[in-house]
Amino acid sequence: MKYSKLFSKTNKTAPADADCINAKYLVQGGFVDQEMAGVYTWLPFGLRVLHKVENIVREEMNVLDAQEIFMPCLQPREYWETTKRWDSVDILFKIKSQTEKDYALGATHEEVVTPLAQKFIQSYKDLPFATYQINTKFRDELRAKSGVLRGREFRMKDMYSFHTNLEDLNEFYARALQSYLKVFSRCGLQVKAVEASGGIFTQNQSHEFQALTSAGEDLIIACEKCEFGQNSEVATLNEGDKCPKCGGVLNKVKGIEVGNIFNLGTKYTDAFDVNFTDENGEQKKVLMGCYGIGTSRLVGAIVETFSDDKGIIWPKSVAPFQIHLVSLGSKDATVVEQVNSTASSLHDELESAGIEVLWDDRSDISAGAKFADVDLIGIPLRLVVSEKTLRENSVEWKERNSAEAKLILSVDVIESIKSFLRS
RNA sequence: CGGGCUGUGGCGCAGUUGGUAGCGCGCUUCGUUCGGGACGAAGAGGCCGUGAGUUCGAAUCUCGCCAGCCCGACCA
Repeated sequence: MKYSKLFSKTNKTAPADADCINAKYLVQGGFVDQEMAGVYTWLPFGLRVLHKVENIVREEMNVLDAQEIFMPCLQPREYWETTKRWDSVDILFKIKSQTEKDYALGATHEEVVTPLAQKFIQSYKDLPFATYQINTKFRDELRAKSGVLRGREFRMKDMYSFHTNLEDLNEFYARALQSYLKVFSRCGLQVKAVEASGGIFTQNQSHEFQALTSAGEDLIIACEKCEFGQNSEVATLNEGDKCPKCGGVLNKVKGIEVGNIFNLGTKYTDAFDVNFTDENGEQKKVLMGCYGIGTSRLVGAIVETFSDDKGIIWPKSVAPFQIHLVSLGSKDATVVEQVNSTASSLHDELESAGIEVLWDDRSDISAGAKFADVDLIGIPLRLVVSEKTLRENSVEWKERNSAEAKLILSVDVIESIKSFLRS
């Protein structure tokens, strides 16, 4: 992609009202645009990152044999009355049609997925199964804040599993927990699965996934050695106590909640009366679990975790592009032509090799301005083609998380890139 | 929803005791530059958040409303 064709732009000055790193750099770098408090447009750069994160999530859910669907955000009041959540869930957006019918905007999808599953569950032979979607959620938060970390409209992957018995639910729950840890580690994050309260979802077992970063809002009592952790909301232990699992010291740390999983039991299948016929011909209640990952929040958590004073430093797995190619100008028109044709053929060669490249081909801007944009946007690898590199038959190579630049012979560039991207 | 701060070109800001709006960045054109946000010249762009009031006259004073942000309560 050529930078000069991009309609969205970076900004030299950070927004004045940014309260945290993700709000600052995502807006300044042209990843998102704020429409109102807690509501953002995802611009080309930002959407590429969001899609990468969501594809990682999608791949890992597919490994669990969960099947992707897409459910409506517009939901009838009756479903929410059935679960007695129409009045009790205060963050629910409620709207009226022209004919005065009441609807909810989906804050979560138990009210849709449970009656949906009912239509397909008759016998124990239809179970177990899991289904998920990646969709927009609406929550009427009293106070939206912290950039994309707490919005009123946000992206979320939500998965629901259906089982004949508790052992089976527990087994899937445990596998989902491991999948979640894999998703977060593929996004480059250090995440702990901590015991938590079920909130509006359930009184049963639940885990939160906390990305450990000083920018976090949640306080976690976490073992410094093993995976053990508890949300301080429900913690029975204190800082300095010994870990009940491994004996290590417990610390109080901050985290951003990027996911959660709940054992729902029969809460929703009771409400909608979802039964199956077992091997003995008896009617039994279906058991459910639900599993969420805030994908737009996850993007924010990644920015909070990986940045410096110049901008974002994306992990390779979620960067908007793999390569940021920069061509520099010269006073000599012939050199400019050579630089541009070299950069252009490198750009085409990379794209045809399936490597995502952003080429800053702008001719009316200084080298310094281009480099500042590279740092702000945070693509892992910068390549420069200029009069200098042309003389050496080389391309300059600089990684975003390193201060050093080196020259690579042009003939070796593609291979070097491929091995860099594999590492 | 309580308490506070702030609304002035795309972004960041200034605007004195009320007299009809300015700076930096960005943008356009021309020329010069060409490896860490270049320089000169000439331009374009604003119902000063919004409504009412006070006044000969309001960006400026008064009141209401709206929006953004912060603290709190609440929450993925």
